[in-house]
Amino acid sequence: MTKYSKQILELINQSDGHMTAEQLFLELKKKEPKVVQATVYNNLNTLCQKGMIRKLSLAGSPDRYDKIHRHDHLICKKCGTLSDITFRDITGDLEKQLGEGIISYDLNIYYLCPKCREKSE
Amino acid sequence: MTKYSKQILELINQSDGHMTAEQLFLELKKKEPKVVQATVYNNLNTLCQKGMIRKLSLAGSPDRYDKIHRHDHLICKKCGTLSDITFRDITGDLEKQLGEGIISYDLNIYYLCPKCREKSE
DNA sequence: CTAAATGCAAACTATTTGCAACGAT
DNA sequence: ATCGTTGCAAATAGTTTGCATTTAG
Repeated sequence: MTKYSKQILELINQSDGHMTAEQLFLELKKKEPKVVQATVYNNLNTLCQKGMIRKLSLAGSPDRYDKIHRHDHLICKKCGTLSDITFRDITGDLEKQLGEGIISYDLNIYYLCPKCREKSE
Repeated sequence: MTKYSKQILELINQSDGHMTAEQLFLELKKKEPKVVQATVYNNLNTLCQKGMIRKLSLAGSPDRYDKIHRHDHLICKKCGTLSDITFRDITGDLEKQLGEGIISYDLNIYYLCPKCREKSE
C-alpha cells in the first residue's frame, strides 16, 4: 500500500461509493497536487485486483468505484441517478441452482426516480 | 424500422446475445457492404431506447447488445467468458422490499469457469 | 540495491457528433 | 418537400501504455 493507494481507498470508503476515476483524481489532487490521472487509474486497477474495491460499469457513464461491502444498486432509467440499497443476499439461492463456486454478483435495479416520475406525469 | 435496424435486431436475436457493436458491424457488413460503424452505433442506441434490445456494460470489454428476454449472466472473473442462465425472476421480491415501479434489473454473477478453475489448480 | 510506484506524454479503444447527401414517404 | 437515415470524417471520452525518474523497503 502506497501513500496514494491508501488515500484513494479512503476516499472511496468515505464517499457514497459511486465516484468516477476523474472525481477521485480531483479529490486526491487537493491533498496531493502532483498526482496525475494515470496514477489514479493504475491504483484503482490494483485495488480492484486485490479485491479491496469494486468497479461498477454502467451503460453511458464512466466506470465508478465502489466499496466492497455487499450492497445493490438502484438506478434511474431516465437520469441515471444511482443509489444504494441492500436487498437480501441471494448467494445461497444462486448456489442452490448453479452449484458452489460463486464469487460474487452485481444486482442493478432500474426504476424511475421520484423526480423523473414527476416530470413524466 | 429501417432496413438496417431490422437486420441488426435479427442478428442480435439469432446470436447468443452478447455481441459487441463491432461484431455486429462486421456481420451486417457481409450483407450490406456499405454500412459504417457509426450507423450501427446509432441504430443500436435507437433500438435500446425503444426497449427492443438491452445493452450490457461489463468492466474491461466494450458494450454488448443482448436480447430483451429476461435472463441473467454468469461471468468468469478471470477470463471474462459470458454465459446465460435463468435464475428465477426476483422482480416480485424486489417490489416487496422497494415498492412498485421497478422497470427491470440486471443480475451478473461472477465465478470461475471450468477452464480457469482447472488452470488455477 | 532493487523493485515497485509515479509523472508525463502519447497511444489507443470505444463511441458520438456534425454535416452533406440520400431515400422514403 | 420534408424528415429521418446514412456515410464519412473528425472529435471526444475514458483509459492504458512506455519510459525515464523517483521513492521506499
